[in-house]
Amino acid sequence: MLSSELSPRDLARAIGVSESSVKRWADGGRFGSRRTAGGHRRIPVGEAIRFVRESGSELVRPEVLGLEDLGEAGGRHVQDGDADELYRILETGDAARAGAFLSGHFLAGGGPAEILDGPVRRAMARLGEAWHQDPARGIFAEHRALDVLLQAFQHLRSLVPAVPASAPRAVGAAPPGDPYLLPSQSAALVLQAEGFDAVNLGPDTPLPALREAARFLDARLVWISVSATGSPAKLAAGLRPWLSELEEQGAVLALGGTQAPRLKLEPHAALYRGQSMVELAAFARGLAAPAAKN
Amino acid sequence: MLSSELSPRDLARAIGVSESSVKRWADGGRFGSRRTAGGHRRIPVGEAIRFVRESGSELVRPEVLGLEDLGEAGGRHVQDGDADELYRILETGDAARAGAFLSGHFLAGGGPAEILDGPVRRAMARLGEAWHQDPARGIFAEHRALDVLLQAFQHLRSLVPAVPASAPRAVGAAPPGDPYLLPSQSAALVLQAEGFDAVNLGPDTPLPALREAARFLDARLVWISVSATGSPAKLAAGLRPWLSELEEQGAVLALGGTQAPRLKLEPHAALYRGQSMVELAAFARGLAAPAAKN
DNA sequence: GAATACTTGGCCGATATGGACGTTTTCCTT
DNA sequence: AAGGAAAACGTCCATATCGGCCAAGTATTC
Repeated sequence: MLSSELSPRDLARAIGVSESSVKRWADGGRFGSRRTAGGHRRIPVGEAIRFVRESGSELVRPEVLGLEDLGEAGGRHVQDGDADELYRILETGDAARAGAFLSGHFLAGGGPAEILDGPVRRAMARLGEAWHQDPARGIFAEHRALDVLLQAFQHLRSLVPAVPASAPRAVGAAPPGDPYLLPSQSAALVLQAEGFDAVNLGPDTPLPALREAARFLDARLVWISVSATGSPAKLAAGLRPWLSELEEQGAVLALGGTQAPRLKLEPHAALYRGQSMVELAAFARGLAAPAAKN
Repeated sequence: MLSSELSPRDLARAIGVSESSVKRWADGGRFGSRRTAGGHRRIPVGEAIRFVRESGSELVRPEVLGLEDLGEAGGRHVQDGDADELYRILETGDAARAGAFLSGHFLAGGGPAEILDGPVRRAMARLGEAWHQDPARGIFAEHRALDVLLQAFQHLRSLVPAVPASAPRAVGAAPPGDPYLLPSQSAALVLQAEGFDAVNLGPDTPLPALREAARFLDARLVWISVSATGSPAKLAAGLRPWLSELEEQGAVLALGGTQAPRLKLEPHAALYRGQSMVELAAFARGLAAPAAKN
């Protein structure tokens, strides 16, 4: 991977041009290149860097040239070590890199759910631990990381293909007393990637408001992400009578979040419980497959 | 295709002029451009946006710049009636149009501050009033509008030119107990537009964390947006001893938000109080103009 | 009002770019 | 060591862009 030579494709991707152009430029002597025994072009990194500087090429993916630790985003799927990398990016508060990291993984074929369950979740967990050593510093880092991630999310959201007007609708939020933005935002992102028109009502949303939204928007799927709740029993009591109504509407409630298990809810045809974004994505895919009730 | 540079034809189509003119302007230095190895012109999107704003060009086909259809709002400065239009957009939850609304006004040359103080503030105020008639419906509409606006903000943020690494730093947040995202986010946007490297720590941020951030990042400007506070006196007490430290560091505190007047703070050399984004923008501009203290 | 300077948009043959294709090489896994 | 997927080869071609030139339109000056 960390070779001192590049293939035409590597350089092409690094500077955002076509492979054809790189080959033509190499043959025309715009930068030095050698051939393997089989005739494949190999471009020394030094030559590539010189060329980039002289031509002022825009660096779409600098990491290929090893110029910047901008993220092995072009690599395969999500791997261990990615969480460390994202952690470092978030620690420095570099919004551009964070966006590149997420977008890179997404464009490499990883679904948003895998990225969220993996690097994002682990990096945020690690940031949360920093509290204990130095509270002020830890909270600072965590808040900044949150803002940066929020920006990166929106960027990612724009990459996910827009859904058609006929797309099934999904509505969700975090329950009353839950101030966390990211989980509900994540769910919206995942569901949009699965072809839903996802409407996120955000943190601290009263159940009646969510219920009204689900009815008004004729939602097929309602998600609730519980990261904090003052009263699990009260929340459960609020949800219980809603489930039958959802079932009549041909809708389902997807319940998740770290604190969701504390809700003692009986199994119900219109209730799904999951503990990861991958599960939510899978459930959404299943839901969209068969014909709707009406 | 997924590039941050435009060909002359791209820009020509976007602003509805001939290719010849774009080429001539590029060669005349009206906006920055570079050449490919083969001699083709490439125009950075940032340059294109700057040119559009400064020249007052009308964006005929914004989609070329990666923007949605700007709709009615395209290419105008802020006017009366815009708040009504934004209100309607937010009411329907159309994120794409909301982004287009903000971006359109920005590209027409309006600063973010004017847009935020005008249409955005009024539209959100009107949404807030809807509570009284039908609480569930009103809260639903407000929460959705917030999420939509958040997305639009991020889009706008990407249009504001990136600040150089040497840019003066600004750090800010909403104080403890204040869960509102938008005001602090707005301040970050405005300050970035004024050339600051703005770091937003978001809602509900403890003062020690903000203080640590200001020190660590060597901030020139610290903003605090107070939209809600359980205890104004406590907040004021927390800020008071900080002011002298800020003064020593050559930094200032900009205090704003609807609840800010409730803080009884004595005048201080390192304290600025404002009640609008336009004021914040003006103050920031003044701050950046003269040489720094050290 | 007329002459002049300047801008604009369109045209041209020549060159550059990016994608498609079937074939060959490389690289990774078994 | 063998097999197979992925990547790179060379070639071709449609389209885009180049630079230069000119005619028409617009603003400025006298």
